Amino acid sequence: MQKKAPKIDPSLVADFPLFNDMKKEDIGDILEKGVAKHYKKGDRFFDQFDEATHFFLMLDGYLEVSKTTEEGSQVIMRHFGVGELFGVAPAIAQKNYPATSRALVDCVAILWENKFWDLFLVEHPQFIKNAYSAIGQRLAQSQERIVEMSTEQVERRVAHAVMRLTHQCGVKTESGILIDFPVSRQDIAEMTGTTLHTVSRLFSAWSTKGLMQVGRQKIEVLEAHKLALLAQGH
Amino acid sequence: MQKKAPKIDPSLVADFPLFNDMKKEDIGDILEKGVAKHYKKGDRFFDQFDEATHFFLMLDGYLEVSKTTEEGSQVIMRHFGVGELFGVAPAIAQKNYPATSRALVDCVAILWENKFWDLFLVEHPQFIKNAYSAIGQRLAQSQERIVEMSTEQVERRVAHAVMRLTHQCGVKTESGILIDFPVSRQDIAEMTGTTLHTVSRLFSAWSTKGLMQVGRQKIEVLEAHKLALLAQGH
DNA sequence: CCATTTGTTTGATCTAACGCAAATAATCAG
DNA sequence: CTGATTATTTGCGTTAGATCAAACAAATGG
Repeated sequence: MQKKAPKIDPSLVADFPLFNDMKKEDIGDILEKGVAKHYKKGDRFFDQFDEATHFFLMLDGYLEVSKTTEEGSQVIMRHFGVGELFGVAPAIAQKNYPATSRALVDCVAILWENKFWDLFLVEHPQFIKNAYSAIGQRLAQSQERIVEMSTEQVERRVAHAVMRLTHQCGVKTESGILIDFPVSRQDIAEMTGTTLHTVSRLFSAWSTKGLMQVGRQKIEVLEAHKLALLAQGH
Repeated sequence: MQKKAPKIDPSLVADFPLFNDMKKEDIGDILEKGVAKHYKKGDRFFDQFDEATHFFLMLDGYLEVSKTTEEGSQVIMRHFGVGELFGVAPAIAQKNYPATSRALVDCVAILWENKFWDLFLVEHPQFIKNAYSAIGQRLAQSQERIVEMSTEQVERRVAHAVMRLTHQCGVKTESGILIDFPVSRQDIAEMTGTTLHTVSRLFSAWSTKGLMQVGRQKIEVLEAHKLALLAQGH
């Protein structure tokens, strides 16, 4: 399921925002303390309620973080891609992971044991600062999403979700922007608090308008500008 | 609008979770760097989009933090009471406040200039740790609320919101738990993504069931246990 | 005290979106 | 290649909750 990867070269990660304003040697020191692992598509990095023992940095691939309610509904909280820190429970004094994280494609990630957070706090404060900056952005995004859920109706929310996916996980093609991993209608529903049926209907409509091109677990946005207008409520 | 308050005695705040595991002298040093101010009911501590220049600690009173959308809808993000740190944009590298904070009753708060965050990081790391722990809980709560908005229908969400209010800002009376500041039906609607009409209908129903006693901007929960059951979906 | 403003209640529609159902299409496993 | 599984589409009836409307009640301010 997981095997060690060769040592990571600092220059491969130096341009991640997480390592902003840091010297190569500091980056190297941090990388040395972690362990790189491969994860196959579908593997879980950690499960909701697991004791939080590590924090992670994605080197290659995409993952989704989701929460499951007592009644069994799943809500996809967000996606992470290359260069992003995740599973940062130790950074905010949470004993357990609040959600499950799952590899959407084959991935490579570095994991550090919790104790290194406190060490880096002393030895590499810039790293910690960069990390908290990212965490702050996530808090802000969470709150934006609460506003969205409170005030916008389904079509706008779905448009927003697709836009976010294109920004975070999109690759340019000749015709538009393609989401780089399989996304089902159900997934989109779980990102927006609606049903797969409603998503399917919206996608059909947008598809006939030429706004996007959809397939089985495939989304390609053709006219991002028009989608943005929808997200803004036009 | 605001005037300086007398110097704060460390022993008054030592039992705030924010000062856990800290020596009196460290607490005193931190308090000295801040300025205590009075705020009248309705005063704003800061406005959405303002440049974030200070962070705050509530010494007495309650405040609400709310966001306004481009279309003019308001969403109440959360409430803060005595002992809670708020306006922590500097802690998470946010240049501007993402929301507006408003005093719900006459308040006393300490404010520190941004620069002291970095100073405390070095001189009082335990304070910073405690603060990030609180911020982490808020991130977790935000995400819980997203799940709630995605999966629960209005009655449960409103029940949750009222429960949260009783926990955060409730005072015991002979008959039950009273929310300690004026809350309108509209306020509850803005906390749950619904309309004041729906909240009014729910409150009427719950009131006749003897679950709560309501008045103009007044909520008193009589049977917290039954409300909790509603919040859990029964 | 009266006039005005602000908050609340409740009834009567209306509709966005859900839930159900059934058909179709793509993928997978043997 | 074939049957089973999983994802998607689309139609149709239902409903939770919004919207509209009007009356009422409490607070406020001159």
